Amino acid sequence: MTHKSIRQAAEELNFSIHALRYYERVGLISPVTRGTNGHRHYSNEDLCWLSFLTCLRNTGMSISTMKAFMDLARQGDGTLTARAELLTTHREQVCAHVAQLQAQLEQVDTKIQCYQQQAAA
Amino acid sequence: MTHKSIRQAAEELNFSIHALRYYERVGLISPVTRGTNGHRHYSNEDLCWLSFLTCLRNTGMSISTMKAFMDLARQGDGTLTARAELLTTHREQVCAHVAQLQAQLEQVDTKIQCYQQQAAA
DNA sequence: GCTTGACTTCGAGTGTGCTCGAGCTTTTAC
DNA sequence: GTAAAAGCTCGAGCACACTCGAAGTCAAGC
Repeated sequence: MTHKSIRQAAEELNFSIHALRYYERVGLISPVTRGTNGHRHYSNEDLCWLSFLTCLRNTGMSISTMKAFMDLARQGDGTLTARAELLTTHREQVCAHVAQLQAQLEQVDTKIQCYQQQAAA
Repeated sequence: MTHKSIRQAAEELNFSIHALRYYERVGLISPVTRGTNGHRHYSNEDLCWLSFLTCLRNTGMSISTMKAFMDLARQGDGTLTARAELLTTHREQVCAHVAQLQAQLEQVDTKIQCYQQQAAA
């Protein structure tokens, strides 16, 4: 099988079918090819791209930034540096976020210990 | 000064004034004391609590879970263990989230390098 | 030829977490 | 005594990222 139905793609990516169509509608993925009946056919390339988008999404990138990234990608190889920069900026934001999470995790830990000690007393 | 106006509290906590009133409205903080004119007075205790809530919110706890936590706290010392458990559960979720972020960061890094190499070629 | 099932489009609806504005009161400063 | 500043309540509105449902098409199986 060289391509997949929307259902298969959704299962593989852990997306809803609605979300897949939504991503296409808002331009996060270029229109996928269609069968003669108008049904979408997802190629491996489509799945790869969506999988990377998922990664960006999970790390907190907004739809509009992903859209900007997609628009760069669509413009071809001239935007490779720009794309690297966009991802680097994102990378730094994610790093900062992780650092913040770890700092706050310590506060939570402190509170947990506090409660445990009080409960034991 | 033994208490603070809503404006001062908002500045100190990096909250909006609206958000402070919202938190009280939905029961994330017990009704703060009021001056004779009906204005809110935030005590240090209030600020401490809000500051910890901020920590929970920043680590991704939902308002409704924070509400549950608040409800336990309001019931007194009998709920110390329950509170510790709630926080422990949250802690694990945050840890899992951090791990996921770090894994996905690697994918982003790979992509960045990919782009940089292609741009250099 | 009719049902079933997977797909299509389109526009409206949802949940979360605030955010805002209208209309009012009170205190302070001139 | 009046104007400005700060606060109040209440309900509506907003941004985000989907999510859903109605109404229709198309191909396959009986």
